[in-house]
Amino acid sequence: MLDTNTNEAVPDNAQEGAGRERTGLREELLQTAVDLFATRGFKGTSIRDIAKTLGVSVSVIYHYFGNKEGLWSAILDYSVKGLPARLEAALGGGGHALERFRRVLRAHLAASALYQKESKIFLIDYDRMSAAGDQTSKAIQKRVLDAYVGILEELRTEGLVKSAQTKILAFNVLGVVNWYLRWYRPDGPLAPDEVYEEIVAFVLYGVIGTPPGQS
Amino acid sequence: MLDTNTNEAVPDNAQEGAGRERTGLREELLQTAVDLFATRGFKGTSIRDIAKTLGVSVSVIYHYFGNKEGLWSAILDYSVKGLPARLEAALGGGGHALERFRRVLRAHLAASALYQKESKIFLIDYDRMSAAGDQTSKAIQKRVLDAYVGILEELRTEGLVKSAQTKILAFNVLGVVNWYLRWYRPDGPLAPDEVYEEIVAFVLYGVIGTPPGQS
DNA sequence: TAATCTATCGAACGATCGTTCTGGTACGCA
DNA sequence: TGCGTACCAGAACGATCGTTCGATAGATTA
Repeated sequence: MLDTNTNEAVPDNAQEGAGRERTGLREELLQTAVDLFATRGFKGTSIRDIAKTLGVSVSVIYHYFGNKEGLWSAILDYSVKGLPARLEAALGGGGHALERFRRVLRAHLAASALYQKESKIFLIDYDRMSAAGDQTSKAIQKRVLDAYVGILEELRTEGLVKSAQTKILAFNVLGVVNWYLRWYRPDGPLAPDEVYEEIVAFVLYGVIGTPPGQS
Repeated sequence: MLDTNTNEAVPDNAQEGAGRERTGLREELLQTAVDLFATRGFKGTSIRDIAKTLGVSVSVIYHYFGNKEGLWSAILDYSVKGLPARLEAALGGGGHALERFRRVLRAHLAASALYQKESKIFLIDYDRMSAAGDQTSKAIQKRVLDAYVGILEELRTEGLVKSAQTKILAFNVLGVVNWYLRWYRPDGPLAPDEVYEEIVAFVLYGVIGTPPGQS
């Protein structure tokens, strides 16, 4: 009676044997988890929700990721974890400071668009995770901030940036970019590049400004 | 043994009888809930957490607010719900468009500072609530956005704003302001007004910009 | 004084949470 | 052919969740 039960329980992938590895189940789990986390939040999404959406057992998640934190960690690994390196890469290379600043900004926007949901979860839940993930997440946030502060300091020594509060400026830039991944819809009326240019222009003028004294 | 138990169980407000209303328990509950929601999130905070922090029973929360959603709704009532009206009030009144824009911005920043934690919870969890609260929250978000789009359109007809994408500009402004309440610490080195002016300058220059053609 | 109301407690209920355990099937390799 | 390992289902466990339910003590009212 056990084997008949096993055969009947297979929902729709009956063409494969029960013990056969499903094509990319791990990736399916990651994608499903990202979708649910992004809409309901990390705490608001249960392991069972994810498993049920894919029609698999909850054990699969523990098999692949150990526990719920491990699942979130795996999501971080392929997405947000690479962001600081991208920005620092864009920060290096040639060109004068303003050009490099523009390059960092564009790289940041591109990464945010590529991993939109993952970044959204990261920004919303990063300070509400338990100790382990929090450590990593805080470090990522800091490297990103430092990248912006660094280039803004450069721009300041060149006289392009007037304000001495480069950290506040960096926060403002982060606000614009991080808000972008909350309102941007890929199926919107504007092409991604048009949106990019609009945001880049806003940030550039905001950062550089013109000397005060004009009311 | 019941009455002795009652007397012993009172932690520090023993001068009042057990059935006497505690001084502002409702406000204490709201404040505690805000603190916990802001650090652990709505889903991450249990009714018991709030009650335990104040050393009271869970029933008092249900007595005052009905249920967990009601508690959140009460928080919204005294804080974020008034934001659209504040902005619209600042939008009215005299002065030319640029001055009114500056006034809206400052009102927005002041409100964000006044209800920092409440706004933070609102912005993080507003699209993860159940139906009732979601309706209200979405309406608030929309009115705030519309206020900014409206004044930006005005600025555009006056030629001060060059870009036709006023909605994206409004999103950018919202990003800066909403991010501000995530990084701002009242005990920081700068006075609130200094921070305000820094942010206002950034947004103003970002919105107005200078005509393109300069690399 | 008697009855009602308000504020609060502590226990309890059913649901759901993350996680573990047991077991069974199929593939790779000897 | 036999065996170890990877993969997966389903039941179960203890903890915790939001919520409900009497009971009680003081305040208010008639």
